Amino acid sequence: MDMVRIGYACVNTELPTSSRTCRLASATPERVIELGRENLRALADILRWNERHGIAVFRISSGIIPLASHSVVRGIPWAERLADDLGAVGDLIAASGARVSMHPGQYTVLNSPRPEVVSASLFELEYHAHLLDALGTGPEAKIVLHLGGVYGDQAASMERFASNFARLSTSVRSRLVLENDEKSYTASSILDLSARLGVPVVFDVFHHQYNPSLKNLSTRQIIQRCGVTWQPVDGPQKLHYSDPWPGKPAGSHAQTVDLQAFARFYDLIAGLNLDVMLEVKDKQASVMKVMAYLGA
DNA sequence: CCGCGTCAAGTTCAT
DNA sequence: ATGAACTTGACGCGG
Repeated sequence: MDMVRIGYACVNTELPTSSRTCRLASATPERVIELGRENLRALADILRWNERHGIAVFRISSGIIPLASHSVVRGIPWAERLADDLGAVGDLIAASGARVSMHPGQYTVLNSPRPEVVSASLFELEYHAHLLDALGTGPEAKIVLHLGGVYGDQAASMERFASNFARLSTSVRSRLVLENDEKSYTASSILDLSARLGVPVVFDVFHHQYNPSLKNLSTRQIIQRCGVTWQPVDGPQKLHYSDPWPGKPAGSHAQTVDLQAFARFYDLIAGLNLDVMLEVKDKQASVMKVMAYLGA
């Protein structure tokens, strides 16, 4: 049993697309249900592929139910209509022991000063939890979120996050984990809020390089400090890893993993129990590359 | 049928 | 001002 498991996000580039969607203007109930069905079947294909290739960690795309949190789509009873396909995916997750998670997009900003942005974010987070609930997963199936904006006052913005967090359902609160970002909120800030809310911390190695903190600690020590925020019910500690894309603006993810750099990182986490999410453009190919390299 | 402009939504930073 | 970055390219109009 491996201590470190490695996974990828949303798309398997060897399989047909998993993300059918539609325009808001064409989002009729029948259309959304049909696209959701196709997306769930494609997700089942990915999970079977993962199991065959020994990949246990996977991030489910937020777009499974297109436009799910939008007011036009919100009332559509997709969980009932798609119960069979949701059950099939849930069975695959349970049978394969896959660790799944989700990661809402850049538009989910729980600490915005704008009430309509917060409201949309609450709906979006509830949709993520609803989907993970419908798949029969427990609180180890995490929803990874960035803290949000700063708006010129970081302390007040963290305060707003805390008060809006309290408005979330038990399901979202049991699944939510906070990630450091490359511009505003350092691992140190995230750990502060984590201590207050009792929410685990996903350490993103790449973001930490651009937006460092806790400079008296080694990277390994920071990872261990984040590890303390994970309780047994949360599942193994999760961590994000990626490389920069040379020549592209800071923050953009590389086409493929750099094996040399990953090997150095792997030495640094030796002996820790981690689920590592690889954020690279070539997805499963990089995971296979790394697993082959480590197995060799 | 194919090319390509556009798509629900926020915030920040670099040019 | 504009574009690009972030979890993910696909939809669908016009020729």
